Amino acid sequence: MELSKNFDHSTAEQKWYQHWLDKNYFHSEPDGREPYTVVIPPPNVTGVLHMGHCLNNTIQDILVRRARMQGKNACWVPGTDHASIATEAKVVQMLRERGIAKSALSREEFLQYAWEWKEKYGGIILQQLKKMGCSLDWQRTCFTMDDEYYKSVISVFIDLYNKGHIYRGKRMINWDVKAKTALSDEEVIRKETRQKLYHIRYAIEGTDRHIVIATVRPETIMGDTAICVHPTDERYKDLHGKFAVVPLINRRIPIITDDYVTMDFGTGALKVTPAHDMNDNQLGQKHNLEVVDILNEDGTLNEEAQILVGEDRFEARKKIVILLEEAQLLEKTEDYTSEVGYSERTDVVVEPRLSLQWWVDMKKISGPALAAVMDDEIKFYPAKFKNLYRHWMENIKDWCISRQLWWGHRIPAWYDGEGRFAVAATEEEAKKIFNTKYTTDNVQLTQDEDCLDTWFSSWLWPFEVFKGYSNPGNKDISYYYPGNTLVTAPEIIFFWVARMIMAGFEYKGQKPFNEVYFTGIVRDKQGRKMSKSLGNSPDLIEMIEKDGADAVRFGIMISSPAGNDLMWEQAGNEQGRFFINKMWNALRLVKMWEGKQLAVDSEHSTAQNFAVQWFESRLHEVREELDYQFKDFRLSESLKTIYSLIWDDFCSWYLEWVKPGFEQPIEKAVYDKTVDFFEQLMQLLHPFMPFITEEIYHQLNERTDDLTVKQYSAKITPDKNILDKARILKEDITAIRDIRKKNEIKNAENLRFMGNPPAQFFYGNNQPALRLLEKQTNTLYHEPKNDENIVEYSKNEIIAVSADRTFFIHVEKEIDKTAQKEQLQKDLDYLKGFLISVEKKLGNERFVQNAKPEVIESERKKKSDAEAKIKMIEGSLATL
RNA sequence: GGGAGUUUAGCUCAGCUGGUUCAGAGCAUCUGCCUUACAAGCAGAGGGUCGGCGGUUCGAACCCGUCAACUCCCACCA
Repeated sequence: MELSKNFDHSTAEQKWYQHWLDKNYFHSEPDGREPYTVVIPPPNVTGVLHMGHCLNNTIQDILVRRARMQGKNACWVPGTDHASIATEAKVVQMLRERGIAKSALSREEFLQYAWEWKEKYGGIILQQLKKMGCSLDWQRTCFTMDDEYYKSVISVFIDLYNKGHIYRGKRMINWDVKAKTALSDEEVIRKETRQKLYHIRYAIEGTDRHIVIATVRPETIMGDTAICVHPTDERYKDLHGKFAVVPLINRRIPIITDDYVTMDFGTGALKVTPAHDMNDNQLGQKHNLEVVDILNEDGTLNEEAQILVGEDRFEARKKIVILLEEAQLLEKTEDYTSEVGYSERTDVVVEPRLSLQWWVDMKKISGPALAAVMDDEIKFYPAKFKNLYRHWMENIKDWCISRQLWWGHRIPAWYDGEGRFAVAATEEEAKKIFNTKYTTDNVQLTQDEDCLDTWFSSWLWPFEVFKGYSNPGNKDISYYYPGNTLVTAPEIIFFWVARMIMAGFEYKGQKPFNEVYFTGIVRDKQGRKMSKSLGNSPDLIEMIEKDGADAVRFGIMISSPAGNDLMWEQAGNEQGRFFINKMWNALRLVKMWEGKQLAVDSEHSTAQNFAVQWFESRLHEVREELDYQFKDFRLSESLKTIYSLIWDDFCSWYLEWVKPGFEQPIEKAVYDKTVDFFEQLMQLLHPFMPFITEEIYHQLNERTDDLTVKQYSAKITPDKNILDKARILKEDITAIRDIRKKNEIKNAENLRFMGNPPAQFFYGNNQPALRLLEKQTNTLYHEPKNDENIVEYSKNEIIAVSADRTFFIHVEKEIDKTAQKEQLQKDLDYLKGFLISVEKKLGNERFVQNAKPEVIESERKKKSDAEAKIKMIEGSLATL
């Protein structure tokens, strides 16, 4: 069958992915083999594939496919996260577009829409992962709001509550005024923001004096309940214990002292607003201040503010500045830049707010999780993240887990009308608790309206995808847990990784995975993080359709240094495409030989056999190298290594060496070996580029099996001797090519080559390597030429100095010797300089005393090699 | 304010326990070649005081100190 000129990626991708699915290769069941378990970081159910996913999942697929080919029972579990805030926002927006307000719906109605939305649009990303070739076990697809998963989340909540690790408390939280929900600290992004610092006058009661405070939030002055100065601040000493008056609303507030205040910031006087600032709140508690909350949950001013009621906080800020100016109470305004918290999801400025929420007491469950990472029971790659992890774990704060949303796991708390509550999975159980605890009878209970933070479900992911909590005795969990490798972005080390480790120890009594590989962040050429909001992330699906999944995978992996961010460029795809084309053409070449082989078994004496032996050794040398690289997740290097093995060693050298002359047949043994090598190369590359490799594997031969599940052959020990010989031979070839180039000798012209006796292996008559040399240099072997013959050196001969010998090349035309002399002189100078430095070193007693024996030995060898070569060059120069 | 990381060729990065045939690779650039698998190719070439300074050492891209630039994380200075 005629091979097409180019590899058609779209046909191949569809064909092979479907074939793999049909054969059920990606599905895993527990068996006698060693498991290799990876759980996908569940993308948001609303998500679409972006560059981060591409990197992350390509890496996972590489690890999983390689493990599978190593004979392990590989299981890569797919799934999605319900992503409560993000999804609810999308659904609300969708409803708004249809003219429906969330507030007009009951909880049940809203959830119905949400589920409809999820069924329709959710999980697009999983389909996209298929396009990338990801070998996920689709039968195990999991969702954080699946029935059983949901129940597990609820009972984990109840369990933690019963253990006293969850409590309900009124505390300052981060409030998202757009989503109208609490946020955890981790969901607040701090950004440098340019603001104004307003200096405002507060009158001192009973005097005509005033005190000036500085604030960036003048709209909150109506919530002030004190002014605070440093106790030792001389400027305000006489004001201690006096009262000030809040401008515009004339509320009387005390002037208190606390060393929390920094004297040299602003005016050294601080307005205290316990309801709207974290620190002020602490100060308020300490000094027993009144709390005046002037904001509604949507960020507008409420009745407590007395003025500007109903105005948005930022509108109010503008207006109040005008009012203060009119009242001549605004002393001055300065430009000021400081960090302001923004909601990760809605990007609005977060409002510190006092509110009743549910919390996890993290200190109670963090201990084993901290130790496991510090002791390398769970290994982090790169290890630098250990520090970050430790710092966070040692200073861990309680986790606010309630969100004022409907889409998610509803908090299993039940309230009577009198502020009492019970935590239970159902209303019946809650009633029972009420009965025994409060000896009530038939109370009317209502369930908490809020739901749980998304991460409160995803922290169970590593075991709950195997029903490890809901059905702890099942055979999956004991076989697959703990997982092997978690591959994720460093951004979610606290959100997710740390919490999974805690949940693993709390609920399975052991770590959730053996190692965590943190990928880099994908950045654009300017170093900016790729994100939807910046619009600098290319459309992956479009790219896959254009360049092919293999090229895209190649592109992202080739530029992805282990543990560092990567600057992504389209050029990587191109390089991948070129690579595919290269392999495709190698295939075409090999296919040309098929069925035309010469069935002669003269392999032991042929040049081809040298090439075969060499490549075999080279292949196994690389396989050893790859093992090391994979151990440290140096996947980018691995890909480069394989790339070079295929392109340089296989295509540029091996195939050229075994290639028969025009229209000539190839020996059968060599042909078979060539096909075998090609197959092994495809196997090494397969985890990185699954489609092209599978296609070539099937093109090479009729198959009953598939590359995807083909196991690596046993390793052999590389033959150092033959690797050395090949290296020297290649250097010689390069030297001859160089001569051709420098002397402007046409490629078509044959050179007559005369060897030197010491190089018996290569240059005895009819030796295999000689033919290989001829093949790539058009050099005709003439005869050995020993030292005595040098005097006969003629005007048609060129001297070349290679690795360890001198060549003589005879050409048709006369050669100008000047350039050659210069070159030789240059080499000689370099070598002499080199020799001096080596001699100096060896002459240094302290070096000989201190250096390791093998280092000294290698220095001695360098010395003798250099001396020999100098002699060679000097000899050559003398004859010129 | 605290901590971490980065700094090697025009660009993106290798360089494992310090040993000058280690100053590397891939892109990019330049020069030859349409050679019968591949011009998406082949064969070559140029290009770097390894961020600066100081130290340890027989020997430093690699270890130590210091300075500089960039990046990230954490932290309540209004």
